[in-house]
Amino acid sequence: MPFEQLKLKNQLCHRLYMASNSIARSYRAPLAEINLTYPQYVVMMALWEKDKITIAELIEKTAIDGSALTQILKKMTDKKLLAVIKGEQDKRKRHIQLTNDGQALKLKAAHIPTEIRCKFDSIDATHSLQLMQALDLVINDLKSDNKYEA
Amino acid sequence: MPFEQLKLKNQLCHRLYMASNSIARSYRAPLAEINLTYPQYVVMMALWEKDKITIAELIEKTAIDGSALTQILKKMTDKKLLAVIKGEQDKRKRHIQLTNDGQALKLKAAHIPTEIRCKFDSIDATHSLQLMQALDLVINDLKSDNKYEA
DNA sequence: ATATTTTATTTTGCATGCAAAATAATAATA
DNA sequence: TATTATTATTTTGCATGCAAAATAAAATAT
Repeated sequence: MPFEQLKLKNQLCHRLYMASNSIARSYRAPLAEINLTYPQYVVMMALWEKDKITIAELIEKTAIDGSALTQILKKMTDKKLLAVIKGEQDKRKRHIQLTNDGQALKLKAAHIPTEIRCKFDSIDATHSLQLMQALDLVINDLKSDNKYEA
Repeated sequence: MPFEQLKLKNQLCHRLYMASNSIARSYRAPLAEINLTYPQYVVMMALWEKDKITIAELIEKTAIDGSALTQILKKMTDKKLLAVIKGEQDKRKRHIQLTNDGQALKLKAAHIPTEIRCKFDSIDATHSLQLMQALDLVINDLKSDNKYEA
C-alpha cells in the first residue's frame, strides 16, 4: 500500500488539528461572555495560579509563542486585566501583574471548565486522563525536536 | 479544591493546544521543502485521495474553515498546484482539480509521514491508533455541539 | 412566473502562531 | 574597560481560523 500514510484518515496530526480547533471553538461562546479569547484565557489561568511572573515564565507555562504573547498582553492591558511592569534589577525582563479586575475575573471563569466538560459524552475522567498523558508524550517527543533542526 | 479545574495542568484543552501546535510546527521544515504550509498540505492530501471534488466536500474532508479555504485555494492556484472550476450544472459550486504539478507533488511528499513519525520515540503504532481513536471521540462529541449553541 | 428562502462560496475584520529581524540590556571576554 | 556575546522582549510579515456580512445562484413557495 504505497501512499497509505498520506491518507488523512491515518494521520495523528490531522486528528490533533481537528480536535484542537473543535475544542477551542467550543470555548469561544463561554469565553466571549467574559470578553476573553482562548489564548487570553490561558494567560489568565497561568496568572491565577501564580501572579507577577516574567514573560519568559509565562511562555514556559502557557506554551504561547513569545511574539504572539506580546500582542496578547497589549490587548489584555487595554482591558485592564493586567499590567506589564519593567524589571527593577534586570531591565530586560517584564513582570506581569494582575489588576483587581483580573483577579476578580477568576470567579466568573470558575464555571467554564465544568461547562466544557459537559459536552463530552464519550469521555469520562479516566479516559480524559489517559488522553492527556498520551498528549504529554507527543509534546515531549517534539520538544527536543524543534531544536536539533535549527 | 475550588478552582482546581482552572489549572492548566488539568486541562485537556491546553494539552491539545500544545500538542497540535507542536506537531504542526514540526511539519513546517519538511513542508517548506516542497513549498507548502500545513493546511495546504492537508488540502493536497485530500485531493490526492480524490480529485475534482467540490469545495464543500473539501471542507468536509479536511475540516478546514470555508472562508480560510477560499484564501488557501487562491494561493495554491497561484502556485499552479490546482485549479478552481465553476460547476456546469450548479454554478454555485466549484470543483477543485489538481494540475500535473499538483499530482506530481505526491511523490515528493511521500516520505514526509515517515519522517515525522520518526520523531516519536514514545509512541508506537498501537499507541498512536489509541490516541487517534480517543481524539475521534473528542471530535465527535463536539461536532453536534457547535450547532445547538447557535 | 415572481417573491422568498436556502445553499455554496467569498469577503471582511479581528486574533493568533510562527519565523526572522530588530531592540535593549546584561553578561562575558579580551 | 571597550568589545563581543547572550538574553529577554518586541516588531514585522505572512498564513491561517473564525464569526458575520455579502454575493450569487438554485430551490421553494405563493
